[in-house]
Amino acid sequence: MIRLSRKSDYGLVALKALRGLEPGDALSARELAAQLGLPGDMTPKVLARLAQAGLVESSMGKAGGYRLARAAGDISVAEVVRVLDGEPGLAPCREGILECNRIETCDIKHPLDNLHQEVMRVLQGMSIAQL
Amino acid sequence: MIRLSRKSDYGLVALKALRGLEPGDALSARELAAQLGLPGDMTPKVLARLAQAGLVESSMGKAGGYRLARAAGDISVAEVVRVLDGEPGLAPCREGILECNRIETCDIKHPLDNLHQEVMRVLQGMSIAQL
DNA sequence: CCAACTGCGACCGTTCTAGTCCGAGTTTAG
DNA sequence: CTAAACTCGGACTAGAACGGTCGCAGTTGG
Ligand code: SF4
Ligand code: SF4
Repeated sequence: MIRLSRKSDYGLVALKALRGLEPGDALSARELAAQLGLPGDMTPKVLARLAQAGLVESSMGKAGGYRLARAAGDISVAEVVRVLDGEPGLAPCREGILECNRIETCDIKHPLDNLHQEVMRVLQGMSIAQL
Repeated sequence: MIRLSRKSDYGLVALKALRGLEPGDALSARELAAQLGLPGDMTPKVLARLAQAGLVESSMGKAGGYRLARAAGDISVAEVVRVLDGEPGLAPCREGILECNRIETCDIKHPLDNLHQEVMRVLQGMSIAQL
């Protein structure tokens, strides 16, 4: 349960690889995948999503690729996870999708939310720079 | 991803219900399920596993049931989660089961382990008593 | 003996995840 | 202008994890 998805994991690896890069330069997803040993067709997806969220910048075209949109120290693990896995909350009854007949009288949800905030604070405390 | 399984959730609810109980008294799983609105056949399983791990005591036989084995303040959320979900670690490559071709040269595993420890410390900080 | 429990494992349907594939749009090089 | 090397987005499939149910054996108290 308390485990990163593969996507988040790969995202972190990719971001780390991206962080030592001349400004203006870019790395293609394919290149990254080969260099990091990630599944070839997974990397573009992850990167695209990160680009969508504004964590990395992308340039299209022949010599295109990705580069960090911000300083490595400004991108927290929490943010990456939120983008790639979503942030549903610690309790199973997330976003009202997962139903629970206890949801009306539940006395456990609030404490769990508090815990969740603390956990996120921990994840927020670590940035790509110090991976 | 950063989400409790249903099992852990139910476990916490059950433990909370169990905590205000006369010493020597016991609550049957069925009774708990009815009282808490949990799926009927799920509760015995969760309780049994908690008993196995020594978090609750069980008494068999006709007037049997479960009661806390320790003070509510001595049972942490982390422990419950570990018993019911296992504690694989934050990184996907858990227990050597999930393979990853990067595992030899991975420079991200250690930082993730550190993060994981911090997260567990947070979960350790909350007990059943203060759910 | 009988009734009410725990304990344990097998079982199945559903959901989530990992990974692959393909078509469309974009930019640069020649 | 054309072709190559990219990104982008969605659709799709196989597999694993999860939630929940069932049934039976063992135990205890009346
Ligand atoms: S028991 Fe409470 S916390 Fe758990 S899923 Fe139901 S409402 Fe949410
Ligand atoms: S990339 Fe590193 S942390 Fe992630 S699964 Fe592979 S070895 Fe583990």
